[in-house]
Amino acid sequence: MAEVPEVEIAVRDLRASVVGRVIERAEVLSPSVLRFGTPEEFARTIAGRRVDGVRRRAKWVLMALEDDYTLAIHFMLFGYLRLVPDDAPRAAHTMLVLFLSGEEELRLLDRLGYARVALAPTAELDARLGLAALGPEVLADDFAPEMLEDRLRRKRVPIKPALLDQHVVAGLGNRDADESLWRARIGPSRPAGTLSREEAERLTHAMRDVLHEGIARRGSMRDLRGRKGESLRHLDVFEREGEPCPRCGGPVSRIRQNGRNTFYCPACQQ
DNA sequence: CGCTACCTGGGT
DNA sequence: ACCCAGGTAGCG
Repeated sequence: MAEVPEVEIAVRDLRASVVGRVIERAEVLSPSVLRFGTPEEFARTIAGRRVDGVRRRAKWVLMALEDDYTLAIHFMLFGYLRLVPDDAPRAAHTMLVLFLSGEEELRLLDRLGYARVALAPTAELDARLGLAALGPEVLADDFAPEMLEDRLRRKRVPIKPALLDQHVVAGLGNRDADESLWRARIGPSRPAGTLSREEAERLTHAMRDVLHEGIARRGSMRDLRGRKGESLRHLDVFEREGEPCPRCGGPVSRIRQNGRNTFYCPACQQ
């Protein structure tokens, strides 16, 4: 499943293997993959455009195309991309196929069908996806504890759901939020605005470390070429209910927050 | 702000 | 035969 490390891996791999190539044509197999517009319009607009660059904003993959168009891709829970020879057999849950120069296809797959793409002139796309309203990137070079404190100030919602809101800070998913709070020794139910300066510093470092380590391990999913990442083997609390906390040995707990699982150590996270 | 819908397949 | 899923938009 896709959190920021997995999205970042996809971005880096695309940058290495797709930039400079031309999207010759597209086939929309599942019209619901389009955030807006029709399959015909999508196919017509994208055909013949060269890929100029690839970047990430929150959990969006943003592919800059020729003439100031951008293709945005969101994996949601289960979506992923594969770059394959154009004669490779097609999986049933393939939602979108981009035919690239060089007899390869970039395919977007998702067994749940939640993944989404959007194609528009870059300025228009930013507005339609509300990219400007997203919070600062946790992985940005200049992200700092004061920025985190500023974004959480006066919020009374529990810190965990606050961290998941990409409009507060952009970069954490459910797994990485749990792992970050565990490392920073902060309880997931703490009202967001009550973190001390020192806690904001610990949390900032924890978030950045968790994301960097996830990327270094190439995420938890298979990548563009189908190679497996190894992140799942290095989790301290996520999906480890009842197992000993690696720091204090007490059992890891699970609670529900806004309908989502939270894993944490009640003994050493305050 | 919290809840639900979105939807399929893998786990129990 | 049930759940349940690492995300988000949209609703009340």
